[in-house]
Order: sequence, then structure tokens, then C-alpha cells
Amino acid sequence: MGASIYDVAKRAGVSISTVSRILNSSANVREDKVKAVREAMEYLKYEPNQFARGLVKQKTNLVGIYLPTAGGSVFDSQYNMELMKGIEGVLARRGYGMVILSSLTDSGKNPVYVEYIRQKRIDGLILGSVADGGEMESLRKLLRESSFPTVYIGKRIHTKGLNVYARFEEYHMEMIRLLRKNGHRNIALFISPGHKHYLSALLNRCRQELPEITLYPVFTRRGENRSLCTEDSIKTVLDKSCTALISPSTEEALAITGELSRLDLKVPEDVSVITVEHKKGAAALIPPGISAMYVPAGPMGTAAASLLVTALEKTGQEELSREFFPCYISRNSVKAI
Amino acid sequence: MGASIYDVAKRAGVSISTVSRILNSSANVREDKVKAVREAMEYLKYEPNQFARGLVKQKTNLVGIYLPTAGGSVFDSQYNMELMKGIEGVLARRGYGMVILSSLTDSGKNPVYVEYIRQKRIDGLILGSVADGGEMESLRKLLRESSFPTVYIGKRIHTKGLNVYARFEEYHMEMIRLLRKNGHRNIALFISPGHKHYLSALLNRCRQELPEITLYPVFTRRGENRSLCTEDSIKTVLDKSCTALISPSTEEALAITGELSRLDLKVPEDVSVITVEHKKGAAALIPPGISAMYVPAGPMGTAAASLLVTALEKTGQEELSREFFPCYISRNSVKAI
DNA sequence: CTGTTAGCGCATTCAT
DNA sequence: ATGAATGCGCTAACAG
Repeated sequence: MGASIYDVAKRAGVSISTVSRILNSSANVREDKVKAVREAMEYLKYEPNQFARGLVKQKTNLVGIYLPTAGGSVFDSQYNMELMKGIEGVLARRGYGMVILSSLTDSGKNPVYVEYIRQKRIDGLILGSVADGGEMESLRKLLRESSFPTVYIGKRIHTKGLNVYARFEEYHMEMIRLLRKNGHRNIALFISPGHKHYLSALLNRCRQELPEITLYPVFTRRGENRSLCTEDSIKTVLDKSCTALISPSTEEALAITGELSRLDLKVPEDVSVITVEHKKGAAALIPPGISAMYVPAGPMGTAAASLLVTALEKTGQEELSREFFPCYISRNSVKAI
Repeated sequence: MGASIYDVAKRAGVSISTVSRILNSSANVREDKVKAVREAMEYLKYEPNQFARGLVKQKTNLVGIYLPTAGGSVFDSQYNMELMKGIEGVLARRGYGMVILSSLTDSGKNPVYVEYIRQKRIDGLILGSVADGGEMESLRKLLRESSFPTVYIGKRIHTKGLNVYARFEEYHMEMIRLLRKNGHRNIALFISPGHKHYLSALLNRCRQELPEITLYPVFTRRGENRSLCTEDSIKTVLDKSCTALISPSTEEALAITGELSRLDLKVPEDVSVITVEHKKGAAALIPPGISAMYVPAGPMGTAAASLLVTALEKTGQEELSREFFPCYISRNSVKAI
């Protein structure tokens, strides 16, 4: 069993309050006592018990990360990994631990983070975009009602609270415009389950702004048989005689280009490809070098964590929302026709 | 502020012990009281404060995951991601939270997990293979001295304690043998920084068992400019006139094959490639379909977490160590010469 | 079956 | 500047 503050006090010949004061540097203590206490702590390998401390201060120094991924693991997408990397950096530096809240077990009932918040197991929460509309509603309600420090990564859902986002619709339109400029008219739009609810808005907007373009949505599935699923998808593309396609991630792009080459279709000669990439340069590795819209997930994670930590330490909540602007990186996968 | 057990007790007209009993189902309570208490809990949205509970039971229901990655983020390698996926599955199901311990901030001083253990912030620890020899030594000492529930993923380091592993040396020898059977003699061995300390043993063994083989180690670097680093590496391969190469991961394999094709070298016509893959089928997506040694990181994570949870719940520690056997999956990247 | 009570380890008044 | 005492919310004897 570890040493407690009593053991330290006894060994240093002082009272526990003095030890506590030194621990928190909450008051001045005579130099010699400080020294004695430090030695005692050293000797006993004393570390303050976080339960006891938390019970008094109501602070865990833990931040929850909840990145819902429809039916899959958080660790399945590079987007999430980049987010986490960004988050990890600032949390580690600022002395917070990160606890990964798995969406694996919540079905029907409340998502795990509700429990974690109520049980006071975390000081703050970083929330990835929820996929489904109903969930979205309840989340919005939760955020409005509780004042629990939360930063939401994704399309802004209410004006109160912390928020980090990139405009899905905007940068998709940009990709489409780009293909249009290159003469493409029939475009297959691969879209992941988590983004389904953006689709209709995007389709509408495209129909209005770019009436000459026809968009063919193709849904991708997560999980093991990614390649299998893609095979069917590619058939759809061919049937609609699309000359270009947009992929939602580099993982998907790799599967897609693989399938294309298996069907003896060349990129970009037979079909142009643009992908979204969340890690800078990731799509460059996919032959022949896939042009990409870079959505800076890492920096977004960093921003999210920074916002949260700032809010936690109540140093004034200057910044409430931060937008990120994806940028297009041209490589070798788009051909003018 | 949330409701406490007192509030619930008052509202239900019982004592706090009764509430506690119901909470922990630690004794029988009359039906009507149970009902009253449940209603009160519902009404007050009561959730037991984990600090107070932990203070008594010394249990956090949190498991620490420490996957050291020399100078990089945990989230940078697919190996780690697969491990985490495996771990996530069982921890979520068994009601444990996972806190990611970042190795980002520990330099010089104790690694973070030491602090987490001493502060009793976690109940158990899953430890990835440490890279460096010195660290290894201190770790071994730590594990021997403390009886903190820990499962170590990687080469067995002491007979006490929980352990999950695959034999790095073995499966690398297997890959080499396979290339040898296909007529290859000069082989480039790409090796990641985390595995450097395995190298000399492997070289020795190869020299003994397979004297006709010459192995050329090439060190890979983590981080952003992966492709840059690979370019140099490939030159090394050519200089030594290697006819085959072994890649340590699918990420690396993607970069390598990309670089090869940029140099107008074809796989497998000009150079044969085998990679280690940690996610089943991952290397199949890399043209032309890279043959791979599948090291089942996901299942290994699952096993590690299971071992740990079992140990935590003291249901007898039947299994102390579990070995995994990688298997070779032949695809299109190896040619006989 | 149920209520009373003594800690768990610490931060924080309140005296001194 | 420092010690004694109180309470954070809960569990686990203990007593009825």
C-alpha cells in the first residue's frame, strides 16, 4: 500500500496540513520544514491519492474523447487518429490524461460519456461529430442544458459552447467545381456512413449552383471487407458512366484505386480521382499520387484540446469557435476531358 | 452540483446504507424500498461519485495503455491501432475505461505510467514493448518489485506477470527462409526504430542458419517525411544489389513500393517485397498485392486485455503468457529468381 | 432486513 | 507560520 499524507507528516515531524500546503503551494512554509517534508516524500515515494484529492477538489485531470463511428472502432479511421494525435499533444503537455470513450457498447441507452460526466470521472469532453440525426438532437439538448466543458468537433450545432469545424459542404463543392472545370459532368461521390446526413444538402446545392453536374452518391461501409464493398461500388460508377470520383478518405481511395486497376481502369486516364486526406501527404503515396483536399484533422484536434483546456482553467473564454479551411493539393489523379 | 447518496436516501425515506446496498447489490433489500430508491435515483439523476467510491474501494475501473513509440505519437502506427482496437473491445464490454498514456512528455524522468500507478489512477496497465535497453531494464525491475497488474505485450521479459507476444525473430526468419527458397540471396531488411534491439540477434541467427543469405539492415524513421526517408533507403537497397526486401509495416510498404515505382522498378519483376501486416488484408490493397506475414495485433490486444481483466477480477490466474503465431499470406509481390 | 458509524486521503477553514 | 478539526460521498463493518 502506498504512503499517505499522514506517513509523510509523521516522518517529517509536521502536521498533515503543512504537507498539504507544500503539495499545493497554497501558503508559505518555513524552509527547513519544506526540506524535511520533501525528503520524507522522496523516501516514502509518496504520491497524492487522486481519489482523495478529487473528492475534495472535484477534479480528475482527465479528459474524455468520444469519437463515434457508426458500427466500428474509433481506431479504424485515419481521421480519428489524426484528431487524437493533435489532442494527445496538448493534453500531455498540459498534464491531462485522455480517456477514450468507446462507442462500442452504447446502443439504445445513453452514450457512455453521459455516464462519465455524471459520475464526475472526467473534467471535460471532446466530442466528434455524431452521425445520426436523433442522436444529434439529444446531444444538442444535453449541451444546452448542462454547462459541462465540451468541445464539439464538427458542424456547429448551437451557438453556446466550444466548437471546431471545417465546412463539409464547402470543401466538397470545391472538389466538384474543380472536376467541373476539368470537363467532368458525371461524378461519383463516395460517402461514408458518418456523413450521410450531409448528403441531401450537398446534392441540392450542387443542383442549384452546378446544374450541369450529375452527382451519383455511393455509400461506403466500414469494416473488414472494405475491398468487397468497393467492388460493387465501382460497378455503380461504371454503370453511370462517371468520368470522375470523389473519395472520403485515403483508406477508401487506396481500396478504390486498387479495384480500378483490377478492372484495368487507369487513373487518371480512364477515371479521375480526388480524395479527402486527413493526414497531410497521405494520398501522395497512393499511385499515381492522388490529388486531395487536405482537411487538417491534426490541427483541428490540437485546437479542440486547446479550447477545452483553456475553458477548464477558466482563463477567460475568448475563443468559442474555430473554423478550419481545407486546401486542395493537386497531384496526378485528375485529367481534363 | 449532482445529487449525493444522502439526497437519494432522504427522498426515498431510507438510510444511505440501504441506498448503497442497492447500488452494489451487496445485500437483500425489501422490494418496496428498492422501488422507492430506484425512483429517487431516477428523479435526481443520481450517479455515484467515483471519487468517493474509489476512495473506499481503491478501484478506478480505468486501465492505462502505454504504447511507447520512439519519438512519435501512439496514433502513428497501424500496429498500435490494431492493438487498441482489440483492447477497446474487451475493456468496453467489461466496463473498464481506457486511458491512453502518452509517451510524448516523458524524457529523462519516469515514464507517465509510474505516476499513474502511484497515484492510483488506474487499476491495471497494458504495456507495449519498450524500445530501448535501459528503459527495458528499469521496467523489468519495476514489474518484479511491484505486483501491479500489468500485461506486457512483447518479448517475454520475466517469468512473473502477464505476457502476450509473437516471436519477432522467428517470423522474420520465416520470411527470410521464404525468400531464400525463391532464390534470393541479398535481402534488404527494413527495420523500425522500435525493433533495433532485436537486430543483432536476428543477424547472428541468420548468419548461422542461412549462411548464403546476406542481410542489409535499413532503418526507417517515423514522422512526416516518410517518403523522403524512404528514397535514401531505396538507394541503399540498389547499391547492395538486393533482389528482395522486407518491410516492417504496411505503411512503410506503401511508401517503399511508391518509391520503387518512381524509380521505374517493378514489384516483383525487379524486386520482391514482403511486408509485415498487422491488420489482416491490409497489404493486399497495396499494388500489386504485397505478400505479408500477418502478425495478429488485434487478437493480441484482445488477449492482453482479457488477461488483465481476469487478473483484476482475481478469478484465478490460469493463463500467464500467451504466444501468437504469425502466418504468411502469399500474394503477388514475390518472384522466384 | 435496516440504520448508525467509522474511516478512505486529502484540502481547507479556523484557531493559535 | 502551523496544527486541529471538519467534510467531500461512499462502503463496510457493526449493532439492532
